[in-house]
Amino acid sequence: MDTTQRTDQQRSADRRRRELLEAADRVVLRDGPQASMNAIAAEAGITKPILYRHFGDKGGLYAALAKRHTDALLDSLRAALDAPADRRERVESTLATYLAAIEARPQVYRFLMHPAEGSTGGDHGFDVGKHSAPLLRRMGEELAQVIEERVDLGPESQQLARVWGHGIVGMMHAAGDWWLGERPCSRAELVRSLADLLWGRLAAAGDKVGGPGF
Amino acid sequence: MDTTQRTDQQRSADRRRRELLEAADRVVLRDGPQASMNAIAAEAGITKPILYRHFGDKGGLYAALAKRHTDALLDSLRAALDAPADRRERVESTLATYLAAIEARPQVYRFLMHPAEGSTGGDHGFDVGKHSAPLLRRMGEELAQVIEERVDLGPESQQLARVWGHGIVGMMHAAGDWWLGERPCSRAELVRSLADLLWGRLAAAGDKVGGPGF
DNA sequence: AGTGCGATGTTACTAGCGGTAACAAGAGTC
DNA sequence: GACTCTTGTTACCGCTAGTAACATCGCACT
Repeated sequence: MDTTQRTDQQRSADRRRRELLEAADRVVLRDGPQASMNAIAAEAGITKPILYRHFGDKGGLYAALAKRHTDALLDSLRAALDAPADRRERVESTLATYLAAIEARPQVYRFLMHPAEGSTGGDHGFDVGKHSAPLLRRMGEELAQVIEERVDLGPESQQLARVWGHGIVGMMHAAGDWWLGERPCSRAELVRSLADLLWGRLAAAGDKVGGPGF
Repeated sequence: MDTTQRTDQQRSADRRRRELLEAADRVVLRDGPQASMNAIAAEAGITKPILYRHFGDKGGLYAALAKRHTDALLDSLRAALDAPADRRERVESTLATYLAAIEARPQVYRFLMHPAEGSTGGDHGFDVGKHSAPLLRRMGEELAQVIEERVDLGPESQQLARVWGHGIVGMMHAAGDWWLGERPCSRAELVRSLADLLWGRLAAAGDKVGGPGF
Protein backbone atom coordinates (compact mmCIF):
# COMPACT_ATOMS: atom_id res chain seq x y z
CA MET A 1 0.00 0.00 0.00
CA ASP A 2 1.12 3.50 -0.54
CA THR A 3 -0.32 4.65 2.77
CA THR A 4 2.54 3.14 4.78
CA GLN A 5 5.00 4.37 2.19
CA ARG A 6 3.72 7.88 2.43
CA THR A 7 3.81 7.68 6.19
CA ASP A 8 7.44 6.66 6.13
CA GLN A 9 8.32 9.41 3.74
CA GLN A 10 6.43 11.94 5.76
CA ARG A 11 8.12 10.87 8.95
CA SER A 12 11.52 11.19 7.34
CA ALA A 13 10.57 14.60 5.96
CA ASP A 14 9.43 15.70 9.40
CA ARG A 15 12.71 14.63 10.95
CA ARG A 16 14.60 16.50 8.27
CA ARG A 17 12.48 19.53 8.89
CA ARG A 18 13.26 19.42 12.58
CA GLU A 19 16.98 19.14 11.87
CA LEU A 20 16.81 22.12 9.55
CA LEU A 21 14.94 24.12 12.17
CA GLU A 22 17.58 23.33 14.74
CA ALA A 23 20.32 24.47 12.39
CA ALA A 24 18.38 27.65 11.67
CA ASP A 25 18.01 28.16 15.38
CA ARG A 26 21.74 27.99 15.91
CA VAL A 27 22.41 30.51 13.15
CA VAL A 28 19.72 32.93 14.25
CA LEU A 29 20.98 32.78 17.79
CA ARG A 30 24.48 33.49 16.56
CA ASP A 31 23.87 36.05 13.80
CA GLY A 32 20.65 37.67 14.93
CA PRO A 33 17.37 37.82 13.04
CA GLN A 34 18.98 39.01 9.81
CA ALA A 35 20.68 35.65 9.32
CA SER A 36 20.74 34.85 5.63
CA MET A 37 19.23 31.78 4.04
CA ASN A 38 22.66 30.93 2.68
CA ALA A 39 24.14 30.90 6.16
CA ILE A 40 21.35 28.72 7.49
CA ALA A 41 21.68 26.28 4.63
CA ALA A 42 25.45 26.10 5.16
CA GLU A 43 24.99 25.45 8.86
CA ALA A 44 22.62 22.61 8.02
CA GLY A 45 25.19 21.24 5.57
CA ILE A 46 22.98 21.67 2.52
CA THR A 47 22.10 24.36 -0.02
CA LYS A 48 19.35 26.91 -0.34
CA PRO A 49 16.75 25.26 -2.58
CA ILE A 50 16.19 22.54 0.00
CA LEU A 51 15.29 25.13 2.57
CA TYR A 52 12.83 26.63 0.15
CA ARG A 53 11.27 23.27 -0.59
CA HIS A 54 10.66 22.74 3.11
CA PHE A 55 9.54 26.19 4.20
CA GLY A 56 8.38 27.99 1.09
CA ASP A 57 10.14 31.24 1.75
CA LYS A 58 12.03 33.05 4.45
CA GLY A 59 8.84 34.07 6.16
CA GLY A 60 7.77 30.46 6.39
CA LEU A 61 11.02 29.41 7.99
CA TYR A 62 10.88 32.28 10.44
CA ALA A 63 7.28 31.54 11.29
CA ALA A 64 8.11 27.90 11.99
CA LEU A 65 11.06 28.95 14.12
CA ALA A 66 9.01 31.50 16.02
CA LYS A 67 6.23 29.02 16.66
CA ARG A 68 8.59 26.64 18.43
CA HIS A 69 9.88 29.25 20.82
CA THR A 70 6.53 30.88 21.28
CA ASP A 71 4.91 27.60 22.22
CA ALA A 72 7.65 26.85 24.72
CA LEU A 73 7.40 30.23 26.39
CA LEU A 74 3.63 30.15 26.48
CA ASP A 75 3.71 26.75 28.15
CA SER A 76 5.80 27.98 31.03
CA LEU A 77 3.68 31.11 31.33
CA ARG A 78 0.52 29.07 31.48
CA ALA A 79 1.94 27.07 34.33
CA ALA A 80 2.57 30.20 36.39
CA LEU A 81 -0.75 31.69 35.39
CA ASP A 82 -2.81 28.66 36.38
CA ALA A 83 -1.10 27.87 39.64
CA PRO A 84 -3.37 27.43 42.68
CA ALA A 85 -2.36 30.60 44.48
CA ASP A 86 -3.91 33.95 45.14
CA ARG A 87 -4.08 36.54 42.42
CA ARG A 88 -1.22 38.76 43.36
CA GLU A 89 1.04 35.77 43.77
CA ARG A 90 0.07 34.45 40.37
CA VAL A 91 0.66 37.81 38.73
CA GLU A 92 4.07 38.11 40.30
CA SER A 93 5.13 34.62 39.38
CA THR A 94 3.98 35.12 35.79
CA LEU A 95 5.95 38.34 35.52
CA ALA A 96 8.97 36.65 37.04
CA THR A 97 8.71 33.72 34.65
CA TYR A 98 8.57 35.97 31.64
CA LEU A 99 11.46 38.12 32.78
CA ALA A 100 13.57 35.10 33.63
CA ALA A 101 12.96 33.72 30.16
CA ILE A 102 13.99 36.86 28.31
CA GLU A 103 16.94 37.28 30.63
CA ALA A 104 18.16 33.75 30.02
CA ARG A 105 17.97 33.89 26.22
CA PRO A 106 17.88 37.49 25.06
CA GLN A 107 18.67 36.60 21.46
CA VAL A 108 15.67 34.33 21.22
CA TYR A 109 13.64 37.10 22.73
CA ARG A 110 14.87 39.68 20.23
CA PHE A 111 14.17 37.32 17.39
CA LEU A 112 10.61 36.76 18.53
CA MET A 113 9.85 40.42 19.07
CA HIS A 114 11.68 41.99 16.13
CA PRO A 115 11.86 39.31 13.46
CA ALA A 116 13.63 41.29 10.72
CA GLU A 117 10.51 42.30 8.96
CA GLY A 118 11.75 44.07 5.88
CA SER A 119 12.39 41.37 3.34
CA THR A 120 14.03 43.23 0.51
CA GLY A 121 14.15 40.78 -2.34
CA GLY A 122 11.46 41.11 -4.94
CA ASP A 123 7.81 41.65 -4.19
CA HIS A 124 7.47 38.36 -2.35
CA GLY A 125 8.29 39.83 1.01
CA PHE A 126 6.15 37.99 3.52
CA ASP A 127 3.20 40.10 4.52
CA VAL A 128 4.24 41.73 7.72
CA GLY A 129 1.19 43.95 7.92
CA LYS A 130 -0.58 42.79 11.03
CA HIS A 131 1.65 39.93 12.14
CA SER A 132 4.36 42.17 13.48
CA ALA A 133 4.86 40.30 16.73
CA PRO A 134 2.62 37.27 16.93
CA LEU A 135 3.98 36.33 20.31
CA LEU A 136 2.62 39.48 21.90
CA ARG A 137 -0.79 38.91 20.38
CA ARG A 138 -0.93 35.31 21.50
CA MET A 139 0.18 36.20 25.01
CA GLY A 140 -2.43 38.93 25.15
CA GLU A 141 -5.22 36.62 24.10
CA GLU A 142 -4.08 33.93 26.48
CA LEU A 143 -3.99 36.28 29.42
CA ALA A 144 -7.36 37.72 28.46
CA GLN A 145 -8.85 34.25 28.60
CA VAL A 146 -7.43 33.57 32.03
CA ILE A 147 -8.67 36.90 33.33
CA GLU A 148 -12.11 36.33 31.99
CA GLU A 149 -12.26 32.85 33.45
CA ARG A 150 -11.12 33.74 36.90
CA VAL A 151 -11.88 37.38 37.65
CA ASP A 152 -15.35 38.75 38.18
CA LEU A 153 -15.57 41.94 36.15
CA GLY A 154 -19.31 42.35 35.92
CA PRO A 155 -20.98 43.05 32.56
CA GLU A 156 -18.78 43.53 29.51
CA SER A 157 -16.29 41.36 31.28
CA GLN A 158 -15.13 39.78 28.05
CA GLN A 159 -14.17 43.00 26.38
CA LEU A 160 -12.58 44.38 29.49
CA ALA A 161 -10.57 41.20 29.91
CA ARG A 162 -9.22 41.42 26.39
CA VAL A 163 -8.19 45.04 26.77
CA TRP A 164 -6.48 44.21 30.03
CA GLY A 165 -4.85 41.10 28.62
CA HIS A 166 -3.18 42.99 25.81
CA GLY A 167 -2.45 45.96 28.01
CA ILE A 168 -0.77 43.96 30.75
CA VAL A 169 1.25 41.94 28.26
CA GLY A 170 2.39 45.17 26.64
CA MET A 171 3.36 46.59 30.01
CA MET A 172 5.36 43.48 30.81
CA HIS A 173 7.00 43.50 27.41
CA ALA A 174 8.00 47.15 27.36
CA ALA A 175 9.24 47.16 30.92
CA GLY A 176 11.15 43.96 30.26
CA ASP A 177 12.70 45.32 27.11
CA TRP A 178 13.85 48.45 28.86
CA TRP A 179 15.07 46.50 31.88
CA LEU A 180 17.03 44.08 29.72
CA GLY A 181 18.84 46.98 28.10
CA GLU A 182 19.65 49.04 31.16
CA ARG A 183 19.44 46.63 34.09
CA PRO A 184 18.51 49.38 36.51
CA CYS A 185 17.40 47.00 39.23
CA SER A 186 17.03 43.36 40.14
CA ARG A 187 14.40 41.16 38.62
CA ALA A 188 12.55 40.85 41.90
CA GLU A 189 12.37 44.63 42.31
CA LEU A 190 11.02 45.01 38.80
CA VAL A 191 8.38 42.37 39.46
CA ARG A 192 7.28 44.13 42.62
CA SER A 193 7.16 47.54 40.99
CA LEU A 194 5.02 46.29 38.14
CA ALA A 195 2.68 44.39 40.42
CA ASP A 196 2.34 47.52 42.55
CA LEU A 197 1.38 49.45 39.46
CA LEU A 198 -1.28 46.89 38.59
CA TRP A 199 -2.47 46.99 42.16
CA GLY A 200 -3.48 50.60 41.90
CA ARG A 201 -0.62 52.31 43.64
CA LEU A 202 -0.68 55.01 40.97
CA ALA A 203 -4.20 55.97 42.02
CA ALA A 204 -3.47 55.67 45.73
CA ALA A 205 -0.33 57.80 45.79
CA GLY A 206 -0.63 61.42 46.80
CA ASP A 207 0.36 64.48 44.81
CA LYS A 208 3.81 65.81 45.32
CA VAL A 209 4.27 69.17 47.00
CA GLY A 210 3.52 71.92 44.56
CA GLY A 211 -0.10 71.02 44.15
CA PRO A 212 -2.05 69.40 41.36
CA GLY A 213 -2.31 72.66 39.45
CA PHE A 214 1.34 72.66 38.56
CA MET B 1 33.25 86.86 4.44
CA ASP B 2 32.76 83.18 4.20
CA THR B 3 30.60 83.11 7.29
CA THR B 4 27.60 84.54 5.47
CA GLN B 5 28.39 82.38 2.49
CA ARG B 6 28.49 79.27 4.57
CA THR B 7 25.28 80.31 6.25
CA ASP B 8 23.63 80.65 2.88
CA GLN B 9 24.88 77.30 1.76
CA GLN B 10 23.81 75.67 4.97
CA ARG B 11 20.38 77.17 4.73
CA SER B 12 20.01 75.92 1.18
CA ALA B 13 21.24 72.48 2.24
CA ASP B 14 18.76 72.44 5.08
CA ARG B 15 15.91 73.32 2.77
CA ARG B 16 16.98 70.58 0.39
CA ARG B 17 17.16 68.16 3.28
CA ARG B 18 13.66 69.04 4.32
CA GLU B 19 12.40 68.54 0.78
CA LEU B 20 14.05 65.15 0.64
CA LEU B 21 12.53 64.18 3.95
CA GLU B 22 9.10 65.14 2.72
CA ALA B 23 9.54 63.05 -0.39
CA ALA B 24 10.72 60.14 1.74
CA ASP B 25 7.71 60.64 3.93
CA ARG B 26 5.37 60.35 0.99
CA VAL B 27 7.02 57.14 -0.21
CA VAL B 28 7.15 55.53 3.21
CA LEU B 29 3.51 56.36 3.78
CA ARG B 30 2.65 54.81 0.43
CA ASP B 31 4.97 51.77 0.32
CA GLY B 32 5.45 51.03 3.99
CA PRO B 33 8.72 50.96 5.89
CA GLN B 34 10.47 48.75 3.34
CA ALA B 35 10.46 51.56 0.79
CA SER B 36 13.68 51.41 -1.20
CA MET B 37 16.22 54.17 -1.49
CA ASN B 38 15.73 54.10 -5.25
CA ALA B 39 12.02 54.74 -4.85
CA ILE B 40 12.61 57.60 -2.44
CA ALA B 41 15.19 59.16 -4.73
CA ALA B 42 12.84 58.86 -7.68
CA GLU B 43 10.02 60.47 -5.72
CA ALA B 44 12.33 63.35 -4.87
CA GLY B 45 13.28 63.64 -8.55
CA ILE B 46 16.95 62.82 -8.01
CA THR B 47 19.18 59.77 -7.74
CA LYS B 48 20.53 57.70 -4.91
CA PRO B 49 23.98 59.14 -4.18
CA ILE B 50 22.42 62.47 -3.23
CA LEU B 51 20.35 60.79 -0.58
CA TYR B 52 23.46 59.13 0.75
CA ARG B 53 25.33 62.42 0.84
CA HIS B 54 22.59 63.95 2.95
CA PHE B 55 21.78 61.10 5.30
CA GLY B 56 24.78 58.80 5.28
CA ASP B 57 22.88 55.59 4.94
CA LYS B 58 19.38 54.23 5.09
CA GLY B 59 19.43 54.17 8.84
CA GLY B 60 20.26 57.86 8.91
CA LEU B 61 17.38 58.73 6.66
CA TYR B 62 14.98 56.62 8.67
CA ALA B 63 16.24 58.10 11.90
CA ALA B 64 15.71 61.63 10.60
CA LEU B 65 12.25 60.69 9.40
CA ALA B 66 11.37 59.05 12.69
CA LYS B 67 12.62 62.02 14.69
CA ARG B 68 10.23 64.37 12.94
CA HIS B 69 7.18 62.29 13.68
CA THR B 70 8.35 61.33 17.13
CA ASP B 71 8.87 64.96 18.10
CA ALA B 72 5.45 65.90 16.82
CA LEU B 73 3.71 63.12 18.71
CA LEU B 74 5.63 63.79 21.90
CA ASP B 75 4.67 67.45 21.77
CA SER B 76 0.98 66.70 21.72
CA LEU B 77 1.39 64.08 24.43
CA ARG B 78 3.23 66.52 26.65
CA ALA B 79 0.36 68.97 26.33
CA ALA B 80 -2.13 66.39 27.58
CA LEU B 81 0.24 65.20 30.27
CA ASP B 82 0.91 68.64 31.69
CA ALA B 83 -2.63 69.97 31.65
CA PRO B 84 -3.91 71.47 34.92
CA ALA B 85 -6.39 68.75 35.77
CA ASP B 86 -6.59 65.91 38.23
CA ARG B 87 -4.56 62.80 37.71
CA ARG B 88 -7.17 60.50 36.30
CA GLU B 89 -8.28 63.13 33.87
CA ARG B 90 -4.74 63.71 32.69
CA VAL B 91 -4.15 59.98 32.27
CA GLU B 92 -7.30 59.59 30.23
CA SER B 93 -6.59 62.55 28.02
CA THR B 94 -3.05 61.35 27.37
CA LEU B 95 -4.30 57.91 26.42
CA ALA B 96 -6.94 59.48 24.18
CA THR B 97 -4.37 61.71 22.50
CA TYR B 98 -2.09 58.82 21.74
CA LEU B 99 -4.87 56.63 20.41
CA ALA B 100 -6.27 59.43 18.29
CA ALA B 101 -2.82 59.96 16.76
CA ILE B 102 -2.27 56.34 15.80
CA GLU B 103 -5.82 56.09 14.55
CA ALA B 104 -5.45 59.14 12.34
CA ARG B 105 -2.19 58.03 10.70
CA PRO B 106 -1.69 54.31 11.13
CA GLN B 107 1.04 54.12 8.51
CA VAL B 108 3.14 56.67 10.31
CA TYR B 109 2.57 54.72 13.47
CA ARG B 110 3.64 51.43 11.92
CA PHE B 111 6.73 53.06 10.52
CA LEU B 112 7.73 54.41 13.90
CA MET B 113 7.16 51.16 15.74
CA HIS B 114 8.44 48.66 13.19
CA PRO B 115 10.99 50.52 11.09
CA ALA B 116 12.09 47.66 8.79
CA GLU B 117 15.05 46.71 10.85
CA GLY B 118 16.80 44.07 8.81
CA SER B 119 18.96 45.92 6.34
CA THR B 120 20.30 43.17 4.13
CA GLY B 121 22.96 44.80 2.00
CA GLY B 122 26.53 44.19 3.02
CA ASP B 123 27.76 44.38 6.57
CA HIS B 124 26.82 48.03 6.96
CA GLY B 125 23.32 47.33 8.17
CA PHE B 126 22.53 50.06 10.66
CA ASP B 127 22.90 48.77 14.17
CA VAL B 128 19.44 47.91 15.28
CA GLY B 129 20.57 46.21 18.45
CA LYS B 130 19.08 48.32 21.19
CA HIS B 131 17.34 51.04 19.19
CA SER B 132 14.46 48.86 18.14
CA ALA B 133 11.76 51.42 18.76
CA PRO B 134 13.19 54.72 19.97
CA LEU B 135 9.78 56.27 20.19
CA LEU B 136 8.71 53.86 22.91
CA ARG B 137 11.85 54.52 24.88
CA ARG B 138 11.50 58.26 24.63
CA MET B 139 7.86 58.14 25.63
CA GLY B 140 8.71 55.93 28.56
CA GLU B 141 11.41 58.28 29.82
CA GLU B 142 9.18 61.30 29.32
CA LEU B 143 6.35 59.76 31.26
CA ALA B 144 8.72 58.63 34.00
CA GLN B 145 9.87 62.19 34.44
CA VAL B 146 6.34 63.52 34.72
CA ILE B 147 5.43 60.82 37.23
CA GLU B 148 8.44 61.53 39.33
CA GLU B 149 7.79 65.25 39.29
CA ARG B 150 4.17 65.08 40.22
CA VAL B 151 3.44 61.91 42.14
CA ASP B 152 4.62 61.22 45.64
CA LEU B 153 5.99 57.70 45.66
CA GLY B 154 8.08 57.78 48.79
CA PRO B 155 11.67 56.51 48.75
CA GLU B 156 13.03 54.95 45.56
CA SER B 157 10.54 57.13 43.76
CA GLN B 158 12.87 57.66 40.84
CA GLN B 159 13.29 54.02 40.01
CA LEU B 160 9.66 53.26 40.56
CA ALA B 161 8.70 56.12 38.28
CA ARG B 162 10.90 54.84 35.49
CA VAL B 163 9.54 51.31 35.73
CA TRP B 164 6.03 52.69 35.66
CA GLY B 165 6.79 55.08 32.82
CA HIS B 166 8.00 52.33 30.54
CA GLY B 167 5.35 49.92 31.74
CA ILE B 168 2.46 52.30 31.16
CA VAL B 169 3.76 53.31 27.76
CA GLY B 170 4.05 49.65 26.83
CA MET B 171 0.53 49.00 28.00
CA MET B 172 -0.76 51.88 25.93
CA HIS B 173 1.21 50.77 22.90
CA ALA B 174 0.21 47.11 22.97
CA ALA B 175 -3.41 47.84 23.65
CA GLY B 176 -3.42 50.46 20.93
CA ASP B 177 -1.79 48.13 18.44
CA TRP B 178 -4.32 45.43 19.10
CA TRP B 179 -7.20 47.87 19.07
CA LEU B 180 -6.07 49.36 15.77
CA GLY B 181 -6.08 45.91 14.20
CA GLU B 182 -9.37 44.61 15.50
CA ARG B 183 -11.38 47.67 16.50
CA PRO B 184 -13.30 45.77 19.15
CA CYS B 185 -14.67 48.91 20.78
CA SER B 186 -14.73 52.68 20.61
CA ARG B 187 -11.75 54.78 21.54
CA ALA B 188 -13.48 56.16 24.60
CA GLU B 189 -14.26 52.68 25.90
CA LEU B 190 -10.66 51.63 25.43
CA VAL B 191 -9.46 54.69 27.29
CA ARG B 192 -11.77 53.96 30.19
CA SER B 193 -10.83 50.31 30.36
CA LEU B 194 -7.13 51.09 30.46
CA ALA B 195 -7.55 53.81 33.04
CA ASP B 196 -9.59 51.40 35.15
CA LEU B 197 -6.77 48.90 34.95
CA LEU B 198 -4.27 51.52 36.10
CA TRP B 199 -6.65 52.49 38.87
CA GLY B 200 -6.43 49.10 40.48
CA ARG B 201 -9.65 47.50 39.37
CA LEU B 202 -7.76 44.26 38.81
CA ALA B 203 -6.91 44.10 42.49
CA ALA B 204 -10.36 45.21 43.61
CA ALA B 205 -12.38 42.75 41.55
CA GLY B 206 -13.58 39.56 43.19
CA ASP B 207 -12.90 36.01 42.16
CA LYS B 208 -15.33 34.38 39.83
CA VAL B 209 -17.50 31.52 41.07
CA GLY B 210 -15.44 28.36 41.17
CA GLY B 211 -13.06 29.67 43.75
CA PRO B 212 -9.42 30.69 43.60
CA GLY B 213 -8.30 27.05 43.74
CA PHE B 214 -9.53 26.37 40.24
C1' DA C 1 16.12 -7.70 -15.25
C1' DG C 2 14.34 -2.94 -16.57
C1' DT C 3 11.34 1.13 -16.16
C1' DG C 4 9.18 4.83 -14.26
C1' DC C 5 8.49 8.08 -10.20
C1' DG C 6 9.21 10.87 -6.39
C1' DA C 7 12.17 12.71 -3.14
C1' DT C 8 16.92 14.82 -2.33
C1' DG C 9 20.48 17.31 -3.74
C1' DT C 10 23.32 20.28 -6.74
C1' DT C 11 24.99 24.33 -9.90
C1' DA C 12 23.96 28.38 -12.12
C1' DC C 13 21.08 31.94 -12.67
C1' DT C 14 17.71 36.34 -12.18
C1' DA C 15 16.20 40.68 -10.28
C1' DG C 16 16.61 43.89 -6.87
C1' DC C 17 18.74 45.78 -2.86
C1' DG C 18 22.13 49.13 -0.13
C1' DG C 19 26.11 51.51 -0.95
C1' DT C 20 30.17 53.67 -3.57
C1' DA C 21 33.62 55.33 -7.00
C1' DA C 22 34.39 58.21 -10.86
C1' DC C 23 33.19 61.60 -13.54
C1' DA C 24 30.44 66.13 -15.38
C1' DA C 25 28.72 70.60 -14.80
C1' DG C 26 27.17 75.11 -12.58
C1' DA C 27 28.36 79.08 -9.18
C1' DG C 28 31.17 82.02 -6.54
C1' DT C 29 36.04 83.73 -5.38
C1' DC C 30 40.87 85.05 -6.28
C1' DG D 1 40.99 82.25 -16.57
C1' DA D 2 42.04 78.94 -12.82
C1' DC D 3 40.46 76.96 -8.25
C1' DT D 4 37.19 75.01 -5.33
C1' DC D 5 32.78 73.51 -3.55
C1' DT D 6 28.34 71.76 -4.13
C1' DT D 7 25.03 69.23 -6.91
C1' DG D 8 24.17 65.93 -9.89
C1' DT D 9 24.89 61.87 -12.91
C1' DT D 10 26.18 56.89 -14.72
C1' DA D 11 28.02 52.69 -13.87
C1' DC D 12 29.44 49.57 -10.93
C1' DC D 13 30.20 46.08 -6.50
C1' DG D 14 28.79 42.57 -3.36
C1' DC D 15 25.10 40.94 -1.29
C1' DT D 16 20.36 39.15 -0.81
C1' DA D 17 15.84 36.20 -1.64
C1' DG D 18 14.16 33.18 -4.68
C1' DT D 19 14.04 29.91 -9.01
C1' DA D 20 14.99 26.88 -13.04
C1' DA D 21 17.27 23.02 -14.74
C1' DC D 22 19.81 19.20 -14.19
C1' DA D 23 21.78 14.95 -11.58
C1' DT D 24 21.01 11.00 -8.54
C1' DC D 25 19.44 7.76 -5.31
C1' DG D 26 15.79 4.42 -3.59
C1' DC D 27 11.75 2.17 -4.18
C1' DA D 28 7.66 0.10 -6.33
C1' DC D 29 5.60 -2.26 -10.17
C1' DT D 30 5.50 -5.37 -14.34
